[in-house]
Amino acid sequence: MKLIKRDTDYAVRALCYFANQKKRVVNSDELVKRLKMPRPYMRKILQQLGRSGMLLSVKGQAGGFILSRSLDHINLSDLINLFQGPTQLSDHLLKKKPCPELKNCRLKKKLDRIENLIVSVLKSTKISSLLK
Amino acid sequence: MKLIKRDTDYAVRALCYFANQKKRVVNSDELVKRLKMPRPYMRKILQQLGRSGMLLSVKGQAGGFILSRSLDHINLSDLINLFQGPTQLSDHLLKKKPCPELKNCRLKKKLDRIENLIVSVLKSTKISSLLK
DNA sequence: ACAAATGATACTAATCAGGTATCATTAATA
DNA sequence: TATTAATGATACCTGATTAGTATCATTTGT
Ligand code: FES
Ligand code: FES
Repeated sequence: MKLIKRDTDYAVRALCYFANQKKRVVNSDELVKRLKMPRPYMRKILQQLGRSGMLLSVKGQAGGFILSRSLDHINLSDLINLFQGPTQLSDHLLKKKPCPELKNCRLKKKLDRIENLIVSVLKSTKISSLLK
Repeated sequence: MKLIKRDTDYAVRALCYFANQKKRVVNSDELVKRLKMPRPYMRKILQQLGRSGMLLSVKGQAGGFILSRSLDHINLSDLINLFQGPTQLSDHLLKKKPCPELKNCRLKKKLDRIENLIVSVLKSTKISSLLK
């Protein structure tokens, strides 16, 4: 089972590329060529990073994207949340319905604690620490 | 995104039920009634637990399953491995092919370290600690 | 012999991941 | 100001994975 999906993975690599280009505006074509990713998919990812505020987009000819903040301020959990939704260790369902005892289920509570531990590992991993 | 799929989740609950029944042989009908899970699905899960050696199956009339070892000796990572395959933070692919620089990619190395951390959290969580 | 259990395995349905395609909008530039 | 080269928004498609079913053979207590 994968914890990080393709889009999150690509996003990490893209952000690292931006960081290495300093404040230069980089367009999606360049990224796609350098990182060898499928163009429309990468575009979608960049748009999401833009909407989320991690990238700043420059429209029109000669446009592209720039990092809008230091990678010190973005962590793995942020990206996972953006692309994969909130990390849930277990939803603890029964036949698609929430289990009736959910409120006071000790098992669920325990699993939630473990989940918090894992999320805190992901939160403490700044993207800047992944740079070359 | 869920880290624990339905089958793993059900398996945990089933194992806990067995543990509370001590050394009694419990059949799948009883489990299904108590835990309110879909019968054929639960049967499949029990069979997998049987094959893996965590449960001991008793065939024939009046048959069923018993725990074959203490829940102290089964951890969350074991179950995740059994039902969901090995935990991989990221496969770090490019268009379905392994990225050529994979061998000496610092990003991949970093992600692997984080993965080990998470797996060690899961490994250190004994199923016995999830009992009521 | 029969009933009541598991074993093995093939099949199906629903959901999600990964990606495409299209058209509108924006802005530099010739 | 018309063209061109970029992004914005969004709908669609396809394959893989998850979740669950169905069937039949085998084992064993009564
Ligand atoms: S088993 Fe029902 S909420 Fe945990
Ligand atoms: S980016 Fe290619 S192996 Fe990491």
